[in-house]
Amino acid sequence: MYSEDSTADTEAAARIETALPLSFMIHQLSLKLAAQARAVIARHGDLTLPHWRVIRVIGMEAADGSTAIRKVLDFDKSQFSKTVNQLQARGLVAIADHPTDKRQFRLSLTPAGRDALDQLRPALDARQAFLMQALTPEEQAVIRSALVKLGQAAEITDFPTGKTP
Amino acid sequence: MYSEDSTADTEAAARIETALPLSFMIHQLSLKLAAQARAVIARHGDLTLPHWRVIRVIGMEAADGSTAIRKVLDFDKSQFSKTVNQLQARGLVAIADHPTDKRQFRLSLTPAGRDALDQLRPALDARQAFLMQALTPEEQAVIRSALVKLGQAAEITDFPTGKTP
DNA sequence: ACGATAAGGTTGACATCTCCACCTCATTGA
DNA sequence: TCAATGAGGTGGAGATGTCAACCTTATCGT
Repeated sequence: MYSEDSTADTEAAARIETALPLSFMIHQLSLKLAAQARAVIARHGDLTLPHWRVIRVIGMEAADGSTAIRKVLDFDKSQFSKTVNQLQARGLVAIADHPTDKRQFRLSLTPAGRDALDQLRPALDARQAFLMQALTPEEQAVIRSALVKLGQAAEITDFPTGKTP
Repeated sequence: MYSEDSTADTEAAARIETALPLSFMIHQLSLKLAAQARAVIARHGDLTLPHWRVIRVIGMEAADGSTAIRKVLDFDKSQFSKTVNQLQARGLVAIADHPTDKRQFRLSLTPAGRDALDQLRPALDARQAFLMQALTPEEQAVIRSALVKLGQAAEITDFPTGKTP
């Protein structure tokens, strides 16, 4: 049996990777993490990735307004609407009227939804710990603030450049 | 005029965000960076984001085998196939036989492809510089290695956990 | 040599994400 | 009070990403 990859191409890829822009690296990391999360979820339950994300945040019980939850996840409002309605149809999430804003809802987990969360959370928390463990203490200390700063910088579309029309 | 967001929900979102798993943060950052890149590309050309990524790497001229380029980008081979064929149809990329492997191709930019690259690269390089500038020197020093390590950790699907069946 | 195994590419089905138009409700300011 | 503006949610179209089946070609072990 030969190696997992054809070595020459993989080496060439590794060489180039060190010169790639940060945005490429983050995109690729995001794809890998999504694939890993799907693999874990598939082993311990049958949720899709966006379903899991929504349930995870509702389960934190730090907010219940639909808008607050949607903004935490940075979901597109269209996709969020569809995902939440699918979760309601599957009986995992309950939708109630919002006390002060008639446009939005209050979201909460049904008992079945909490079961799904409890079933998946240990594995995904272990994964989270595993990811952090892969970093040095110094990297662990700065990674979150770095990602937050990049997120803020990513929201600016007219940054300093000599060519913006 | 009132503020950009309804403040209460946004504040709640910000409060929760600090407790989100790393994988959520990276996913959201990736979405924001993609949106920013699309905005910049739309101002300076008419490529799609995957088209741009492929052209950017071919233009580095560090490799020309289709497999090497595909692995650098970590594209799914299906998506890569479709994207490259679209680029060829638009006359931006040339496809030639690979010298030693009849399964793959050699990829290169046509003059039109190089024009597209030259037209977009200044703006996107400026963006890259802007992103790095948002980080402290310490963060700049460790961010790449941290992302690489996370990428490696993300490729492992059976990490230590007490519940894997 | 030669069969077994696996990589590379293509295709089609499907999931996820983005964008736009539309409607309702909330907030602002005159 | 009320018109203007903007936020929240829905639905649909299209882009992007994922996955599985298939064929061809390359590599491995015998």
